[in-house]
Amino acid sequence: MHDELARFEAYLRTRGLRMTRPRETILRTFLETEGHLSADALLRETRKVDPRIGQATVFRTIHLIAEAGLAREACNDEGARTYEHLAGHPHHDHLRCSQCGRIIEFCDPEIEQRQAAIFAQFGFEPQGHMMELTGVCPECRRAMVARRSRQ
Amino acid sequence: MHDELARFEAYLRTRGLRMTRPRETILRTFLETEGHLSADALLRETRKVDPRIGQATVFRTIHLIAEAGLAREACNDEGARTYEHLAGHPHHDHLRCSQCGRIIEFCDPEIEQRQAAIFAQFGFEPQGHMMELTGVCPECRRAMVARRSRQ
DNA sequence: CAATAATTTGATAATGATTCTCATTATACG
DNA sequence: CGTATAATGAGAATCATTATCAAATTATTG
Repeated sequence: MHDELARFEAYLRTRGLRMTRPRETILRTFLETEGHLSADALLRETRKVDPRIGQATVFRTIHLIAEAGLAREACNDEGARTYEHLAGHPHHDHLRCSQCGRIIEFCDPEIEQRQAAIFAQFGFEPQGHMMELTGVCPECRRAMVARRSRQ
Repeated sequence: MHDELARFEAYLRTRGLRMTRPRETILRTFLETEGHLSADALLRETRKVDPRIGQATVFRTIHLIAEAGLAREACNDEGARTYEHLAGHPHHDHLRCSQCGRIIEFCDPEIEQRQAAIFAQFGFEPQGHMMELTGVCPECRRAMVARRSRQ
């Protein structure tokens, strides 16, 4: 936690920016969440701590947090951006159910290894990656079968 | 091409919908594009063929095309959805340069195999997947080094 | 082919997420 | 302190996307 705050402050400094109270509040709040969070959800959470914080500031700050490498950006079904902090889990991929939307996180060393090989093959300097497998989870498969047989 | 048109029409029929002239124009135009296309870009292309086609129709239609399994949906940096048709290339993954934005497509059989294993491990019925590696391409790396040494 | 029912269309308005503007406030630093 | 600079919050503006609705198109049926 302190580690992340320090890293964020360091990043801000490299860009001539300042660590302020709202930024700290937003980052602390963000770090306490789990999973994938829209900017709007983060705004609501942050306002529980300090209701004066503005929407624009949350958007600006979560963007900075992502730039600093403390969060990963993604996109939910509704086309809104979501953020997930990387504290604690250095890396993982996603397995998403297209029916109920739940997300299982996993990490596969073999895949990681192949990815590194691909970066090398094309002469890229690696920065990150995201992988999302989409399918139907066991519960929803059962539900679908049940519904079909009822008809 | 005809194959895709037929598949789309078949899909529409299963949903009680109709293959119309605008839908056909949009799908044909879409199939002629390459790479990742926003709905807005598709609108512009389509209007070169038939300027009367409305924006709403393009949004509605590209959505249907994706549902029919003929296109894959993604998200660009600006948060807009993009579409890529699957005719010809049944599947591939992306290697994107964070500096210049260009995208290299690749396919790694070993990764595909591991993905199948992961679906099985969690009891998911596979539907699809997307993987995007982000890094800096060789050209941009050179450009960055050059810039740094000039300073 | 005419009549009817259903779906689709395009224009426009509405929405929702994100970004911009700007006057005010907070922060850093000599 | 005092000055310069950056950050803030409120609200306006923008952008992609969706909803609304009357008019047009398409399918179906007699």
